[in-house]
Parts: sequence; C-alpha cells; structure tokens
Amino acid sequence: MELYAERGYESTTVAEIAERAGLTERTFFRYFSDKREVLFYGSAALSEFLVGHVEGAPAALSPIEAIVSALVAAAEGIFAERYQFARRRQAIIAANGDLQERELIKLARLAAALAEALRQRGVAGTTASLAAEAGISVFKVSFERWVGGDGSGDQTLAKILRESADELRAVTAGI
Amino acid sequence: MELYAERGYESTTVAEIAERAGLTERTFFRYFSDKREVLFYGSAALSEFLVGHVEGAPAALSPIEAIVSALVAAAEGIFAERYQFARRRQAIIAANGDLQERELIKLARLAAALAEALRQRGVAGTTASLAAEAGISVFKVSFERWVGGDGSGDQTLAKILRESADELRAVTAGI
DNA sequence: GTCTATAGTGCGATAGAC
DNA sequence: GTCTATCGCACTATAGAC
Repeated sequence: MELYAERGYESTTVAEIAERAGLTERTFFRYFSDKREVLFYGSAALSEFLVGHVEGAPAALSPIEAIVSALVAAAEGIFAERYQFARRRQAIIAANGDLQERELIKLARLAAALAEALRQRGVAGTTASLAAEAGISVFKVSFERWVGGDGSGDQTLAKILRESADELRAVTAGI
Repeated sequence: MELYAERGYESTTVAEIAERAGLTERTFFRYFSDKREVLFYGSAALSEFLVGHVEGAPAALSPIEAIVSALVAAAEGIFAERYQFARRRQAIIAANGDLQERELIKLARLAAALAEALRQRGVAGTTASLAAEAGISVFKVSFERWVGGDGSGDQTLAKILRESADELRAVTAGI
C-alpha cells in the first residue's frame, strides 16, 4: 500500500514490493497470486464473517433482513475502526481500472457466497441470488458514500447502510 | 471467439488470433486494448441503447421503471435474436476469472451510466445509484437464468427480466 | 513495425524448523 | 528425517514505448 500510494499501482513493480519487504519476487508470488491480490488480503475473512452471520441469523429474519443485518454487523465489528485505512485503500483502487475489476469480482463472489448461505436456510434459488445481489448493491453504494465523505467519518457505515437499505426498498416499491 | 472456444482463453495467444484474422499482433492491439476486450466489442452499443431509452422514457415512469423498461427493450431488440451467440460467449467467460472481471466492470460502468441518466431526469444521487445497481442486479440474475437454460431459449429474456424485477420488489419489501 | 519491460509460471536447489 | 519456506533461474506472453 505504501508503494502503490507513493508512485501509483502501475508504476510500482513487484520487484520493488519484494525488495521493500525483504523478500524475492518469487516469494511474493507464493503468497499472492498476482500483483493486485496483495490489496485484497482481508476479503476471505470478511466473507466468512458475513456468511457466518447469515447462517446464525434468527430464523424469523427475512432473506434481505439477514443480509442487511450481517452487513451492519460487519460495519460495526470490522470497518468502524478502520476508517482511515479504508480511505487510503479505496483511493488506490479508484485510481486504477485493473484494481477496480478485482474489487468487483471479490464483491460478486461475496454475493454468491451469501446467496448460498441463504439457500442453506431454505430460501429459493432466484430469491437468494436477488437478495444477496441487492444487499451487495446496498453495500457498494454505502461504502462509497462512507469513504467519499469529508474524512471526518462522523457518519457511521452502519447508519449509512440502514438508510440505503431503506431507500432501496422505497426505490423498488415502484416496480 | 472460435479460438477461445476451441482451446480456451488462456491457452490462446494474441499471435494466434492475429494470424487467423490475417493481421499482425500489433494491429490487434490497435483495435483492442487487451486480449480480453475483443469479447466485449458490443458493450458500448448496449450502454448507448440503454441510456438512450432511459433518457427518452416517459416522465411518469419511476426511476426503477425507467431502468427495467430499458432492459426489457434491450432484451427484445438486441438479445432476442442472439441467443446462441450469447450462450457461446457466456460459456467462454464462465471458464475464466479474468474474463469475469472484465464482464463485471462493464456492468458496473453500465450501472454508472444509467445512474447518470437518471440524475439527468432529476433523480437524487443516491436514489439514482441504487435504482441503477438494482436494475443491473436484475439483469445479471436474469441473464444467467436465460443463458443457463436447456438451450431451447423458450423462456424469453424479457419475460425473465420482468419476473425477476417483480421478485426483487417482493424481496426488498421485507426490509 | 521494432524493441523491451514486466507479470507470472515451472522446476529445482537450499536452508531451517520440528 | 521429513516438511515447509525462500530463493535462483529460465522462459513465455502481454502490453506499451517509440
């Protein structure tokens, strides 16, 4: 992140990253399948966190409620104390198309994992996919608003998530 | 597409594509910014089609209705007569992660363009983003169901889109 | 059209941990 | 003595500079 922030993602070579880390290039590629992946280290943990919450959600919760409550839990338990980190990381990603692509596929895989967790709760296939995709849409829009703020971080991600979820309901009510 | 289908995306080189097309490698890269882009030739036209429909939609339509009706128009005007092509193309993309990433960023940019078209209609920023993202979610889920069918194509994409949009409304009503 | 930097892979050697 | 992490090196293809 230091190097990507200093000189940009594209003009940073893997050799430079490896050198600063005191390793060889070959070892970098042992840990990270490619040059982008190093920025997405925490995504597996986030996925497990969210899937666990959906699995453990009260049976009374509707599919979309299970998803949104998992997202809110992550906002409070994971993201709340990482505001500055999230802003720095997002600025790097926003500056490069390849990194945006990687971010999008991580979110898509997350949606797929959440849909599968819903199916385990007995939710029908298409319903599960739509609830998960809608939840990720809420997350994307909310996260952008959160890190795109003035830097004070006074609006919590959890609050923005709840507002956006409400607004999605209002928006789709018109179908 | 022939080469990617025959031997897979990864084990096809740009040199081979250029050779079959009777061109040099250098010329391939003049037309396509990278090896993946050649599979996404039509995406600009699709974006213009959808944005045009949203811009020209009756003022009475709600944001989400404007999006869904544009998608249905594309299903009928563009995709309906390209079912086998869509299936072949999607099979190639489904077999490779890099291609999936490119597909996702195309859809994300499409969502951004649709959101912007809604803002031109006077829709508030967050509402526009959520309506566009929700619309693209419906499209993704619907398109997968369409090309993932038994190959008969008896279910039209337009019909699946309408059903999925209805189901999204039902799903989000529970928020 | 020519040339070159860099990402990423395959394979084998080596060193250290337990 | 086995297992695992790092390293060294050769090699290819993409993609960009000129």
